[in-house]
Amino acid sequence: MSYTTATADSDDGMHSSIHNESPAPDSISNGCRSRGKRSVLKKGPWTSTEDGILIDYVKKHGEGNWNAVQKHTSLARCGKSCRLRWANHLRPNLKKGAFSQEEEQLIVEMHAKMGNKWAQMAEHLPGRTDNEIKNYWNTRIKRRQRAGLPLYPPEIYVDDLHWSEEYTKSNIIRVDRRRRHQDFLQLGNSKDNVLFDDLNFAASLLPAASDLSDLVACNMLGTGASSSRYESYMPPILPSPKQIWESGSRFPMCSSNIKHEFQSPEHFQNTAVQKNPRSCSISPCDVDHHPYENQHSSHMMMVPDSHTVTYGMHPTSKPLFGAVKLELPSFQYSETSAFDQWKTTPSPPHSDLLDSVDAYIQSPPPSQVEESDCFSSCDTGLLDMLLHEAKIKTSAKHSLLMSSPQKSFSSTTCTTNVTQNVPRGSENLIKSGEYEDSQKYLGRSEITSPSQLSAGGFSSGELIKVTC
DNA sequence: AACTACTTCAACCGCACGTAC
DNA sequence: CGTACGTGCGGTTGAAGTAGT
Repeated sequence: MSYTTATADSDDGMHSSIHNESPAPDSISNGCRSRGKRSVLKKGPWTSTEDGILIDYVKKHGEGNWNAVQKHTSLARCGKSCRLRWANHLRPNLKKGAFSQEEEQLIVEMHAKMGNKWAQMAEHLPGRTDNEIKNYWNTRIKRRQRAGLPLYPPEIYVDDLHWSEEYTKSNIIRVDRRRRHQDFLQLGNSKDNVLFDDLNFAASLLPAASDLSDLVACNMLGTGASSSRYESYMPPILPSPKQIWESGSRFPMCSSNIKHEFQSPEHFQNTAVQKNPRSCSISPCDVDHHPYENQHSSHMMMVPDSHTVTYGMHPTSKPLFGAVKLELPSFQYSETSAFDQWKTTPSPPHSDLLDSVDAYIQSPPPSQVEESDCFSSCDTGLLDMLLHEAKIKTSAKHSLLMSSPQKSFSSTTCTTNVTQNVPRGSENLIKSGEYEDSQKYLGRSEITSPSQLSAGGFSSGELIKVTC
């Protein structure tokens, strides 16, 4: 980064730097348009003098029109930089210091609902900025990752839902992208209402839809995924159309509707997906395929950047039932390539699941990475996922006894390992005493044995939540 | 005290969106 | 309708600070 070049030009002795790549007037440089009299824009840490200038400017002219700052003042900062400095540090009523417990809990709850919608979260935390929240979250991820804990504590699932309902009821949303921070709690209409339209719409169709977030959250335990720095993508676990259709008797709340409307899993899949190709949320994966075993990460559930699990019903790219992306999407896999891969790549035998997972962990991400704003067609089914989770957990217990650090997975880790990338460092997260501790975080989504799954011995109520 | 490793956080970047012309 | 501009957002980076050895 160019701003790292520290010089002593600062008027108050602080480090600062000059961005000397003088762009031509009206050219775009690093996202800042440098126009008019000044073409050299300062970068790097702000000095108190600069702060004073900016504060004076805002007092006189108000917020906004940030590009005019450099025209009307001696400040050699681009508009974006001014805006950021004001919003994050200079504006009044900013809270500084550590987050309170209440704030932390709210952040966790909101993140469970929204994903990385830092700005929206900031609206619910007066005095806090999106940047602060983002930094807090990233730090939290690392802390919990080190501790071998899931991102979301168990209590979040209940509170989360409660919060969601209140959030929906109050309809507190981002009203206007242009609005100022002090307008936080303003109510109103905007296109963003689609988020709640989605929720309501889904809820109307799916009586237990609101509970889906519960299960989604339950399945977002642990950390994983590797990205440049913070890693961890935690997609919700969703069943394939075939699974939904076939799961009929176990899902009384919705299966009757599904089975009534669709004559076959294929029909269900095709119809549901084709109704809305872009949402393509129902995975066409077949339960006979075990994508987790693909060693090229193709099994990773694709829930790109806060996009919605729509079940092919309602096209939107807003979060719907829960946070779909929990952390930095440094690699998002091509849903098509991934799906194609596990359609064409023969699955290795089940026998060495941990090896498979290990191989997966060590596999580089696919070279082809592309954005997708629909739920991946390579979504692994819930049953698949749980089955493998159970297997892995069973194997992990065994591995722990075998004292093989490289193959020791916490149940938490296992939960995510099978659905996403896992940083190499997390392989050793669990130690003997931590296993039980991590177990409790599995909460209601925990399946204790593969046979329990295959026999359908789990609570139907839980699965209703998933499928509906 | 010196060095290293790790963490935190301010500030950058690219992109997307809305509006004005 | 297309373009330029202003703004906001989410992701990323690296200097500074801190802890450990």
